[in-house]
Amino acid sequence: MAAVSKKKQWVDNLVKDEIVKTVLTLIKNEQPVTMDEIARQSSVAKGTLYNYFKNKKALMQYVHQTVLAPIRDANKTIFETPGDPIARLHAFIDSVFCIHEDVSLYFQFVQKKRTVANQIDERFDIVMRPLIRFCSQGIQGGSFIDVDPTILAEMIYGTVIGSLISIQSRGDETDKKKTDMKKIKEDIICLVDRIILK
Amino acid sequence: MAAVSKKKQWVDNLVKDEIVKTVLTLIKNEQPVTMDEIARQSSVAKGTLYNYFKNKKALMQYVHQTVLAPIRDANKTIFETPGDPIARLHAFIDSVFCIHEDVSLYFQFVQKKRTVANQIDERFDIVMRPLIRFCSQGIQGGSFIDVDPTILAEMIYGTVIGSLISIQSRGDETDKKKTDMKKIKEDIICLVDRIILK
Amino acid sequence: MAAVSKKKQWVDNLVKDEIVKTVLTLIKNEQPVTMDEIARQSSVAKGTLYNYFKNKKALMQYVHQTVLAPIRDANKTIFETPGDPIARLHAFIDSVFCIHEDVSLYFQFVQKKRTVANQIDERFDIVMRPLIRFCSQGIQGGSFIDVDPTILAEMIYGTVIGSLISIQSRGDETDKKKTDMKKIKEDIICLVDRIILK
Amino acid sequence: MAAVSKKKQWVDNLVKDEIVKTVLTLIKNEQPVTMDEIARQSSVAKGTLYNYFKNKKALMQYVHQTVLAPIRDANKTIFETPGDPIARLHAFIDSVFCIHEDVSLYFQFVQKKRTVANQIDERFDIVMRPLIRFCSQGIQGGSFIDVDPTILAEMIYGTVIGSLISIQSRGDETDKKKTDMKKIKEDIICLVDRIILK
DNA sequence: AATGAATGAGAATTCATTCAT
DNA sequence: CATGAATGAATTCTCATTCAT
Repeated sequence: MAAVSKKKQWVDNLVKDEIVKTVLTLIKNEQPVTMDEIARQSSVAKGTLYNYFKNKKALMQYVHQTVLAPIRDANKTIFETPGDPIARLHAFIDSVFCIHEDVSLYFQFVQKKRTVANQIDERFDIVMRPLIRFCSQGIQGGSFIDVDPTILAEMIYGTVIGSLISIQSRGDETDKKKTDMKKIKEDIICLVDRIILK
Repeated sequence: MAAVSKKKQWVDNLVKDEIVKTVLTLIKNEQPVTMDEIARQSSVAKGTLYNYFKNKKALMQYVHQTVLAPIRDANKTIFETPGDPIARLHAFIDSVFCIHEDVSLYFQFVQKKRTVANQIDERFDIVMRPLIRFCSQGIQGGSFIDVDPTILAEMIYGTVIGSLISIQSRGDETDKKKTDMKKIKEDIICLVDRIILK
Repeated sequence: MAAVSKKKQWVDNLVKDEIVKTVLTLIKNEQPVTMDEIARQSSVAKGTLYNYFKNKKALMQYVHQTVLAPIRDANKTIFETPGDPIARLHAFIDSVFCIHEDVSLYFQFVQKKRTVANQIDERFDIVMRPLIRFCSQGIQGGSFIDVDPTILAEMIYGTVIGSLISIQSRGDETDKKKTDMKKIKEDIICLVDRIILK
Repeated sequence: MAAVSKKKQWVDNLVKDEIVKTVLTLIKNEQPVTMDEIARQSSVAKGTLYNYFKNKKALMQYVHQTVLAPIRDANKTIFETPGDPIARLHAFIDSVFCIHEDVSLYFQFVQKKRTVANQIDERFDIVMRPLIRFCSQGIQGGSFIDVDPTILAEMIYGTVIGSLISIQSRGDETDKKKTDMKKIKEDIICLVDRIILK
């Protein structure tokens, strides 16, 4: 019984993943995201989609959550475990660079059908809220410069994530990008350290 | 003839303004932005909309341009006229604070129906491109710290505009906001100066 | 202005009548009553139906009301105006025979998509409720035999309307029907008088 | 082999009965009667339904027949065995009162999903056809008044069954109902006798 | 020019039926 | 035999666009 359920679960996720992939592809290619097209490109029947998701809204929410999960998890770990503020800040920058393809994908996703209103809410929940709290702690602990923690957080966000997205979409040749990335990361860390440390 | 044309132009703009207002209201109220509804709330016939705009896309673009114009203009003046980099940077921050209601409106607008993809493109055209060029000049002129100008620009954008939007939506009482704003602006300027100046 | 509104109203009703006719035809021919088919046979576009009716349910309700109106009106007049009970009872039988084509059409309509539950409710509202009240008055006035008024009313309903529908669907040749009808009506009146009068 | 077949038959009927029960429950609760739901509430797999019934239509017909069988049988016995017409008429009334819960169930069933067209056909097959034939015999035998036998039958049907259903749904308190029923039955018999006997 | 009724392509959703396991 | 995931035809509804008045 448990084995059957396990297997079913496994296939279930396989199909759902395929659907997520299809939706992201459609979004990337600027094709309209219709149930017909999702079904066609996922090689399932339209009706099958409704065996996996109650309706289109539920499907799209699943896609959204799936894309966001890794980002949310990474930040949670970094910001909600104790330790040296500076080390954790650097860990945050590291993590952003590690998942920068996900971040890109995420933005390419959110860039389309979802509205900016939602994006701002999510940006807040996923990144800003923990980042602001983290800054507050750093300021109280005396490690960070004493300004409004929201401003500090926004500055970090802009410097790290903003830069990354900007550079992602500069569309350099892939070879060059890799070597650039190292330099860019160093620049960013240098800049952040310079601002934040007393 | 010229007079007639003038008058026509004048009425034309009056109607178009009414349409823009209607669209923004619809967006703000989270109502669906259909041609039917635009016509109804603008007290024009649906067919009339097509005398003013080729199709819905053209109408929406007009709305968009109308909202963005003041922001674009402000930035153009600041970044494309010569002068002391530091003074101009402060002017930019001033300008953002001056039009922060427009920025808010703009974001309330873009936050809804328009997609982030567009927002990023526009952010780039309207703010980032001139800001990056401005940073490059500052670096070359020796006034600014020598890092990737894109990163520098992102940092400024995040610190100034990101903070402003964040704080806007913190929803403090209006009275308190005004006095806060002064303090916040000072924090921001202090921070930006500290980072950017050699 | 009033004239325009009048004309619009007139065309409006013309179209709606056409739609009602189409629906009844579809029902009679045992064809599925889909919006596509209603539109096709009414020679309007599918979308046009939605200019006249909010959705399919509203359309079907309109059809229903249209068919029922004459029956409801006839009964109202007869049962809600004072006068000799026996004369009014005969008037009711007359009216049923007069509109028996409508009654037939109504039943041919209701026989299909609508459920019997609804039919019973409507039968009650339109015919039974006034008929029961009428019987109560007749009993109290001493004109009618003293039994449960509901039973009396059911008996009348069965004898008059039941018979009519039964005979309608016996499917005799039309010529013969007419002469029959006279005889049948006489039989019915005779029977009802015999039972009901003290 | 015969034993196996017997057992199979037995299980078969058990399952079918469960399905009938489920369908009636769905109908009573005004839930949509889909194969999915029938399967779920009967604790059988959807595919299994198709081992018992060729398709949905066959399934629904089986349900229908199952519900109708007792009513049909009762009438058959009464109307198709010889004997005194008046005694048999009273036996019919008795039988209707005995199975009035079944009649109710039947109507609660037919009242919902099934269409009136079907109801009328069945009413005809199960009750009216034998009743009309019975009336003809009564008239020819000189026991009953000489009018159109169809009218006579409709009158009896209306008086007996119509009244019963009407009263069923009057929704009195259960205690009172029982005593009422006796009085009502007497009223009905009195009325029917009065009409029908010469 | 202004009007708004008509249009119909396109989207979401339902559900009876099939079939591989 | 039992299972239930997959199927896709059929259906309802939306909305940008056209065009006769």
